[in-house]
Amino acid sequence: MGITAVSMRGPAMELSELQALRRDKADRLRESGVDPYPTRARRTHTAAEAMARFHGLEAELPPEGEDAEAVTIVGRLVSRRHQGKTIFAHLRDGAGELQLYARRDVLGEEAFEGFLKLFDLGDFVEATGHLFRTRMGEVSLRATAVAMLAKALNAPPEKWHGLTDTELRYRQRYADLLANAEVRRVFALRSRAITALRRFLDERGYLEVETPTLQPLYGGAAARPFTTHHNALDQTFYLRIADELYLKRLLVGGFERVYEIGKDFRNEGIDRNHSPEFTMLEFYEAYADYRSMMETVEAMIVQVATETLGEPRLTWQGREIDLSPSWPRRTLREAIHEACGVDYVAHPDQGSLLAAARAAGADVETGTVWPRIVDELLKQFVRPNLIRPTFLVDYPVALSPLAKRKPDDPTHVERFQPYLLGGEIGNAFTELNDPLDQLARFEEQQRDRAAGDEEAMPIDADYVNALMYGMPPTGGVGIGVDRLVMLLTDQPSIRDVILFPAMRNLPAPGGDGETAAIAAGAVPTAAV
RNA sequence: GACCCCCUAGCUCAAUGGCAGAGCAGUGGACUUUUAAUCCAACGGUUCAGGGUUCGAGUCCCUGGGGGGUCACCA
Repeated sequence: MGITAVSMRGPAMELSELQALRRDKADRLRESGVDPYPTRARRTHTAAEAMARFHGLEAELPPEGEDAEAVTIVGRLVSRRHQGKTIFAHLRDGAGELQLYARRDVLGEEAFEGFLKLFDLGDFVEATGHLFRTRMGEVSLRATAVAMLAKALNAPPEKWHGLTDTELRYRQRYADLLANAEVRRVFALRSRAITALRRFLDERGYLEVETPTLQPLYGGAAARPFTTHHNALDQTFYLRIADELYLKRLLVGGFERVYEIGKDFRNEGIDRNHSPEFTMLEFYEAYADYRSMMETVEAMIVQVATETLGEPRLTWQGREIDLSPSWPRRTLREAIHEACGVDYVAHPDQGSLLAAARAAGADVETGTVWPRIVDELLKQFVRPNLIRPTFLVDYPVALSPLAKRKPDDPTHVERFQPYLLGGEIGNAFTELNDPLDQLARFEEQQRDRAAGDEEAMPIDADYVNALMYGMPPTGGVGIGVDRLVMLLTDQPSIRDVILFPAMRNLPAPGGDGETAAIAAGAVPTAAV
């Protein structure tokens, strides 16, 4: 679509008809000595504060009286209704809206005409006046002065339907946010949820730390990484796929409770539940194990839901669930057996398990390795039915190279995953702290890797070395923050809880993709 | 990566293969308590791009682009 690179110093940029009209209005303001982009505003009250002030004052006022003292509010002009010698309009600031009532005889002819002719929907405006209540009952500001704070050249999206085009909403999130209050609510709630996660861990004595995003070796999960290159070091780096191995090094160092909230990156497909960069919370606690960590996770989810939604329950896509403890604990083996009749322990080899899985109706490809078949059984038969919060516990060792074996069953590890509404929101285990067992597990991964499993973990010798200094018995948890936020905000896609989801570059006419990315602020359908 | 669906005015949407339209926004006008204000008038188009079929294509076919969905992949 009609996009060209934008340059402030280059040839005049082409504005659309509507944009040019608004630019002309800005020029007319300048000609009359008014800066359409002044440096400062003089706000005395937010919309909400003004509203509260009037409510506190109203009892003292005569009927239809107005506040004797002037207030100044600021905000975006979001509606305007002109009626002869009066104008009604709304200013919206960060937290609320307030109606303006402008009268030609109060504002003065010049200011009134200016407000009508030179101000547009979307402009940032400052208004001074006295608060009163209209006949229709709305607290409003009888304006004695209005001033331009920032002229908008783009018209805001349609007032009734907002911005609904999915692509435009993601590419121009700023327009989505300014047009759709629900979207602002989602991201405000996301922020509060993350604050609640931090508070929960801080209250329990966890130390928030930061570990490398650029890593010389990736690990801690089974995933393909993004690869990059550091020029000065002339060395390959990977964007981290997990925080895990660095956080556990900190337990070796003597910290007993650490956590990190940050971005992980995985070079894989994009869908409703997967984004190439996503926010992960990982926390580790010395002298804890996966059982105590289950209790911690329950308490954490309840606290976050209560702080963000007001109660330990949520509704997602029409289904309501109660988050109150205690959530059922079911072994993976039982859950699979109950769901499809296959006991994977009775089928310890690939061929036998494959046959059993297919007999149960599973769709599994012929070459699938044993642990992956178990995973398929989980996905196809168990997961869709885990609506109420549930912990699946005790996974086969082959699925979990960083988790500690069960003392009474070395074929399984002490691991759990919390499931909610048919999706997994985390992963946790009693951490493997035996350096030689860890090395053996890495070597096993290496064999898988050699056999063509691109997602098998590489051997991290430095991590094994760290474990050789001794790591206390430890419980560790990873929570997919975006997925948790999806549930809390009732959003169907991970893109709806990520402000700027990854998108393919728009094609650049006569240029390359980079140019299009730089000019992507342009309205796709307008030549800018 | 495969399949399905979508792409029309700044935005939200119409248009049996037969003159590209409406609402909102914007422009001009009427209107001194409106709130999806109302009324009058004029304006606004590379129908994603390119090719093809046809007397005639927004519509049918092909190729490409972007997006969404399903699947595949996916601690």
